[in-house]
Amino acid sequence: MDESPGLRERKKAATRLALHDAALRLAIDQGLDRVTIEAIADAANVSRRTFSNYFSSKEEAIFHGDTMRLRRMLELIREQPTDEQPWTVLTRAALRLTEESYLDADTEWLTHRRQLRGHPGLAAHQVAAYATVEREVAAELARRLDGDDAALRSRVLAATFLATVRVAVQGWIEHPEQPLLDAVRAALAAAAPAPTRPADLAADPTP
Amino acid sequence: MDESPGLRERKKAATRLALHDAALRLAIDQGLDRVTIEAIADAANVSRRTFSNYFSSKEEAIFHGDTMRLRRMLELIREQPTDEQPWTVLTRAALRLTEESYLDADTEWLTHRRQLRGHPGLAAHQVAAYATVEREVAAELARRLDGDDAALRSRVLAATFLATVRVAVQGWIEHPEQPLLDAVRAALAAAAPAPTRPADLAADPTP
DNA sequence: ACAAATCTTGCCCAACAGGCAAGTTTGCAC
DNA sequence: GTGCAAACTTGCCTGTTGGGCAAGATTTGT
Repeated sequence: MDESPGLRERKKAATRLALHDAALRLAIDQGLDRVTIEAIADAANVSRRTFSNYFSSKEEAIFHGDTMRLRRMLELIREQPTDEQPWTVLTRAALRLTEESYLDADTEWLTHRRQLRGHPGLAAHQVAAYATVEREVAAELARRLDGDDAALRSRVLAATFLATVRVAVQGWIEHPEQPLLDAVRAALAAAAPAPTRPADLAADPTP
Repeated sequence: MDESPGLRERKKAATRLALHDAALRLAIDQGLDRVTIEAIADAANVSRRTFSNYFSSKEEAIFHGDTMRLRRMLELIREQPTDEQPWTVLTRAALRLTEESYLDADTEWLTHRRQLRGHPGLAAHQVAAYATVEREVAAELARRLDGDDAALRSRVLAATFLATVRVAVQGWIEHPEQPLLDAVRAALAAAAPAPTRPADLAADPTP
């Protein structure tokens, strides 16, 4: 396993998390654009300049939680056996992540997220967070595929998979009556690609 | 058809395009972050303040072309017959768009795009452009689906479709030896969802 | 032709990104 | 433990940016 990360790294993670929490909390009860970076830094007991050393914008700080979860999902994908169907691998990783990271999501967190949603331009930064890991997921998938179109297929799989997870989570945030686990399962089932069948109906672009 | 848009609208479209072109050109041969909004506005013969009336950032100006093409694709989707399989509809719209909007892409434009790629944070704004139309595509699909999970499925379809098109275009920009039309066709075929089959292998999360 | 709606521009200011250098903290070898 | 190197924090500073506001120009509908 990896060694204990050392004091320095732990402190960095702590301030990063403190900034994230402060940003989230302040944005929730004042509205994102009425919160200055300085206020966030103050709430986390660091200087404004230090905030910039960690995040390049308020939005990045806000979505740091998502970023961490997505990194975790990448780990979970890497842990999966390499002799499985790619979509099965991805589905299991997503469900695992949901179990270990989202089930403890309290109602409070949900209402928070629902208040954040709606702010224009925030969704853009969320998809950006997903796009960041997309390359890495694709790289991991490429290691598991072969065939001449492996490069394309791995990138398509990574992109569609992450897009689907995003849709499932976003949908659940707005309609939390159904458990997230079921939402993720249903979404991934709906998006499961058909087993590779070279020329099918999509190959006819006429009318 | 719709009336001629009127002088005012035509002028607005013209300046918007001028700003877009200027932004693209300047960003290409100076590097995006060495170009100020003021320089772009100057090159388009408007004031810096007017730039802000049209775009809220350099990046938005840069991707205005993509935005226009995506809007056009939405139109193409709406024009498709309503009694077709959703993925067929989307595939045809994407191929049509490719034919009418990308085939005239000269080598110059390609090298330009390839130089822009690589700049960190630009990819984020590109996915944001795609995310903007995602809701509208989902809405159009929802009109064509029924069943209790139509809402979820339309959002999943829209998200995976746009993600796939994005991957195809990005891949083509870096490896233009294969025609874009083929890249799009191949990517969409690889991502085509399996015909709805409620409980399949994905329903078993145990390792 | 005239009034209403809309666009452009200049002016302004608070917020922001990020380079730089001095001071502080942590890691590591001895 | 002592000491040195690497890494981190902070304050300071400058150029850039977003967007409110109001005066003047342009387009539109009648």
